[in-house]
Amino acid sequence: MDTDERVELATRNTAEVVTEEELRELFEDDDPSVYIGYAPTGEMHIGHFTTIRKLADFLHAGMDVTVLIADLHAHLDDAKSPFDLLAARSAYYEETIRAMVEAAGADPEQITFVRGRDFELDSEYTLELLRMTAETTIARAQRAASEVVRESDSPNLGGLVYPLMQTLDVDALDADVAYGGIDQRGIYMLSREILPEHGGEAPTCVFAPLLSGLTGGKMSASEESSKVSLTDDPDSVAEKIGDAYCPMGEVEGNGVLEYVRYLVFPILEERDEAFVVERPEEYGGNLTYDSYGDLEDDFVSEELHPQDLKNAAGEYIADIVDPIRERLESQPDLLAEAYPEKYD
RNA sequence: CCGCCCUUAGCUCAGACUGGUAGAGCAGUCGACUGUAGAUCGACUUGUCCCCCGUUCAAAUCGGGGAGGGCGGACCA
Repeated sequence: MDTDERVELATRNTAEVVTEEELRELFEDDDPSVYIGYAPTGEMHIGHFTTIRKLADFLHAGMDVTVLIADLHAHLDDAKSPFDLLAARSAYYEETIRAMVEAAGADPEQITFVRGRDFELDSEYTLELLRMTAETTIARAQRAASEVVRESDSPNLGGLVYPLMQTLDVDALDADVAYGGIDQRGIYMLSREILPEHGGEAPTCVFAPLLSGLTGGKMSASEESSKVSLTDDPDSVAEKIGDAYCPMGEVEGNGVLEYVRYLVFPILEERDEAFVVERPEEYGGNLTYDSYGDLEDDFVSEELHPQDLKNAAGEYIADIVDPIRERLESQPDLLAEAYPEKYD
């Protein structure tokens, strides 16, 4: 695979790359390393899935992929995860991520999994962190983390240390590329700015788009109807997609279309399958799409009606999510121990 | 260590001074209209009023105690 192809693979379906020139150089030099961190807080959902799906692209592009289970971050961010549950939630996240990687058609064994506390408590790391706290203003740290850390009238210190630790993680994990949702942009721009002053190198950044909520607006992790959960059975998936905000011909803020674009098509492509819309004869009969672009064109021209799109999308999404749900159901302790208040 | 403020529906809060077993907005649910959803109409639902004790015929409301959260002061050899 030549550099152009590798760069194309690594950058497709992203919200932003900082910078593509840097990425190209990395590919020309060697096999770059990339990492993404997940703080094990609430239950994982389809939004996580799209970022994880992309790990398959990185692997195919020959990159070294590391997934950080950022356990300490999960507590630092307004104690989103109680300290006592960090281990259980980390175990649940790792297993679920492995299942998603597999569902995306890649091999989880090719990915290195790391826990935050495995290295974030090392004395060198801690020492550098303390230096950073002395050299970073509260306002700067707050601004960097504002899209990630929970907002509050009386913020805790943890939320300020959070972006600094994430910056040090890049270096500790020896990552050339920092990958994450576009909400992480503020933090990694801080990293690019200060990491060189603290013994590291400015990371190249790849950002995934954040999916719109199914009810319109931003996806809310706490609002069930705004997202598909990994524990949703096919009926629930169909119902949520059916109830989704999906104006005819409109692409902007259309969660259904985004799911199809960022999750369904890449996976179908991996399986070498086409996207088939079953449509009643009275509306023109079935439609087949080999690429998302063709589907979007038909949707914009209103050749493809939202109801027909929803029917098809619901089935494909349910089909993709199903093996993950089954895997979680086969290990009930995972969820029960991670979220005891919900699954007693 | 001291003082002050806050805690009421899923969320933001009103009600407390002048006791009579609770309200608004948003959210949610259900219909109508659309070949989806949304928007728009129409209808509807929602509560250990933080906990305990006391006063009272009657306590979200008054008194005492406690818990959690916030703010400030004091101490600074």
